[in-house]
Amino acid sequence: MKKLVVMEKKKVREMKLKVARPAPPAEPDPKVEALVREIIERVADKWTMLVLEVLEEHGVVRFTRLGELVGGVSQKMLTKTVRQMERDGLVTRTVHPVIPPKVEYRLTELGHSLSAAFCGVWIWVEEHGDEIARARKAFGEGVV
Amino acid sequence: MKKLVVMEKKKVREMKLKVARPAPPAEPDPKVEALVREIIERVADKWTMLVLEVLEEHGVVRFTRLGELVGGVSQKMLTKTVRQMERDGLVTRTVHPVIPPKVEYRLTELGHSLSAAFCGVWIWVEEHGDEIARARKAFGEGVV
DNA sequence: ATTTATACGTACCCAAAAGAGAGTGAAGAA
DNA sequence: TTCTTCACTCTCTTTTGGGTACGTATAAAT
Repeated sequence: MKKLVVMEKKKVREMKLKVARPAPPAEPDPKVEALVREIIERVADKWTMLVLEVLEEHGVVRFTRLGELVGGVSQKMLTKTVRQMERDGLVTRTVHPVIPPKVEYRLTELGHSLSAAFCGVWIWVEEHGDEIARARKAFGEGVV
Repeated sequence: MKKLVVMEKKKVREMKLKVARPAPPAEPDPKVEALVREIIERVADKWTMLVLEVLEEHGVVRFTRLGELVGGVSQKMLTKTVRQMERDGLVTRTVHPVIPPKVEYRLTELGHSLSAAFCGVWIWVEEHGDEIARARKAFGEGVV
């Protein structure tokens, strides 16, 4: 237990860092802040954004077709994403009890409104995408 | 090589799936589509969004302070995020060669414009956050 | 003179998440 | 009878993320 004595000061420094970290006095209401944070972490996800976009554009879509339209998504992640979105009230999931199974997804009102909120981001990407491409070239694109 | 004959039909089915998957005939231009996709994957990241927001709100911020304001981010992820953003031309990184090191981050014009594009999302979250909370309760909140 | 605190990282290790691919089940077609 | 379809689910491997430690080099404190 002598080691503990030796590292006492280092420990103290680390502990101060840890204590200081979780106190961001940015917004007045910490409850709202936490909720906003949680939802941002949920919706700021590439699969969620892409699914939202596909459903906005195509209306009612079945599982496999949804995967094709999104492109490059594994079934596992697609399932997880739409389940989360269903839970959050962004999509409805309609199961038709037929034998090749048939499950249809569509946006709720809430989902449509979120899609509209993301509209600005899509426009920004289309307008400024080439600027990012140029910035990367200028930066020296060796590192990925 | 006899095995190949045995699994012929399964293989064919898999190959059809694989071929069908990467052909989403959504937008007319596949080059634009690919670029948009790549940038969406880059900016639809929670740390990027949060860093963007903090810099928009606070202007010039140093590394450690940025971590505090973002909250809950590891140094590794913060470094990675700001490096990516620098590479994409969203932030500038100014290193002052003093001895307790001093590195300042600030948004570029491009960064400000992206922040503005995300504004709609932030507003949406503030307006509809409680609806998501209610949807989760209604769904049966056992599963996380 | 020695020790310490500081600011911004990098390096390493382990846990968690994501991706790949095969398996499942039940009706209907070939 | 065998095969096909759809929407998953399960398992295995790879990638990513978080935590901790370490490295500077000077100014300040002791």
